[in-house]
Amino acid sequence: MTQRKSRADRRVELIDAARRAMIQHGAEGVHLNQIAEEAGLTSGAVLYHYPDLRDLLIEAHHAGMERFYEQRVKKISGIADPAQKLITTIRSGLPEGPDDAGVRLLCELGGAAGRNRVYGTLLTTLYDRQVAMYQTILEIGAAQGVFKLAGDSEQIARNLVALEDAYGYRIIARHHSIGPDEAVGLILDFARMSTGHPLKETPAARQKTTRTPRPRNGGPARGATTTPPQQDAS
Amino acid sequence: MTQRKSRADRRVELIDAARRAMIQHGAEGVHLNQIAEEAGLTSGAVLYHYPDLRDLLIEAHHAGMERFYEQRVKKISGIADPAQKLITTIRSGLPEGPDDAGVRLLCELGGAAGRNRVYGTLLTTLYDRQVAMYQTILEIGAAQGVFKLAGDSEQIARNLVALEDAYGYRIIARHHSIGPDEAVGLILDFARMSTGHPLKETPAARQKTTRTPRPRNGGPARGATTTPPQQDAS
DNA sequence: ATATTTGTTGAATCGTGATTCAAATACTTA
DNA sequence: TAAGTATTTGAATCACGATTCAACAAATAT
Repeated sequence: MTQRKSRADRRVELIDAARRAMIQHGAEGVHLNQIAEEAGLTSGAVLYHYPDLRDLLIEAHHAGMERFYEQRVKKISGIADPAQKLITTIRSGLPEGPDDAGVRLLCELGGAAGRNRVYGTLLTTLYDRQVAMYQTILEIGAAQGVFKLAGDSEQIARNLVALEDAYGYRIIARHHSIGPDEAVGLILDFARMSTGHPLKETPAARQKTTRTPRPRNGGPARGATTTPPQQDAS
Repeated sequence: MTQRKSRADRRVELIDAARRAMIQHGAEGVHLNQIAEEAGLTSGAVLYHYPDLRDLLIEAHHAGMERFYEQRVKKISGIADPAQKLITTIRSGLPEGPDDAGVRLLCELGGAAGRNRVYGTLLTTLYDRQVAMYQTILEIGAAQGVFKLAGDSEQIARNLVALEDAYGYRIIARHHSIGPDEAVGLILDFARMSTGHPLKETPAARQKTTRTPRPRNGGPARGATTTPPQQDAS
């Protein structure tokens, strides 16, 4: 039998297993068994902790967003210069590549949000928080005289987050000529116009990209996370 | 027995039925029976025309994009003034509201594009076409001296489409304070900076919003297209 | 130690959707 | 009109995922 775990521990594990399973099979296409396998358990055990699967999925999405947001906050926490802070923030909002797990999950949600109110709210809330984050950076920069905002800070912040989101989708969809670097460049073009600041990317800023050395999911080895396990009906 | 149709006619009908079914149940969550019902047929008949469901779904997505793109082109076809053309184009790229069928379908695809190469390509191609469309408008405007572009036309065009896309998602997700009008406003803020043109929205431009009087799907009456038929597991 | 609670399994059951196909029906052609 | 072909149905079958639950094992309490 698989190592027994306390209720709380197991729930945390399950949330992460669900997160991984959804990334592979789609937010709406995941099956209970896939989540169970990812957690190294049987479907019965999963049901024991989450009698209603939807609750688990929602918690998993919630956790994914929280993780995504916290990572961004953490990454800019030590930066004082508003310009560097802005640049770093922009990069941290984009996927590292087409297989970036965090952003993949968020993209999964986009479509479902139109049909599922909970998901819509979740996504909307994240958007608003990100806008607030940018707005703060912009306001501080303006207060320090570093930025000369070309408009309302909220308006600029909203557009910044919107651009991030959209390029995230492009990168995930494997656009041939838009990768993380190109996306940063495009968003920076807008940021320069909006702040009146040259926003030069320092080599250091690029290093910051290192999100997590390797997702390294604890579950049993399945097919690669990339393309092979792809056949995906629909 | 349901009215017999020629092979070609039936295929067109099925593509549309699939489109409608996907909007209601998700691009990946649709079931054969739902498509059949939407078309007023039995599952067997659907399989007769499309032995592999995936082909039908891909064709349906393709058709949806084509329709979306053609509508946009058509809407700006008669407009001579670059500024009005730009404004109209921006509005035509946004959903009319959270239930806009065309955009809903596109949003559905966003998540799947990460797992399905065909969908990724489809979406990427649409993006590129839209960029080209904007680029043409920008270039013509610049050539006529109406616009003073603040950067490369492709860069501006890419950001315009990106903003459209992102706000489309926000509107579909029912953001409390971002509707079509607000989104147009935000995108126009960026467009003004990029073109150096005031881009005043004329009342006429707002009228153009009328996409199709009513989607009026030919199928049997199901639950309302809005929220009621929503329970949607995941 | 023993009893009790908690977490997990594995098999059985149930339900649903996909798939198949012979029969029936509607067109087309001769 | 008769023969032939194309389309659709409806029932049967198949496959698979969700759900249930008795038995079991691991932790905890007594």
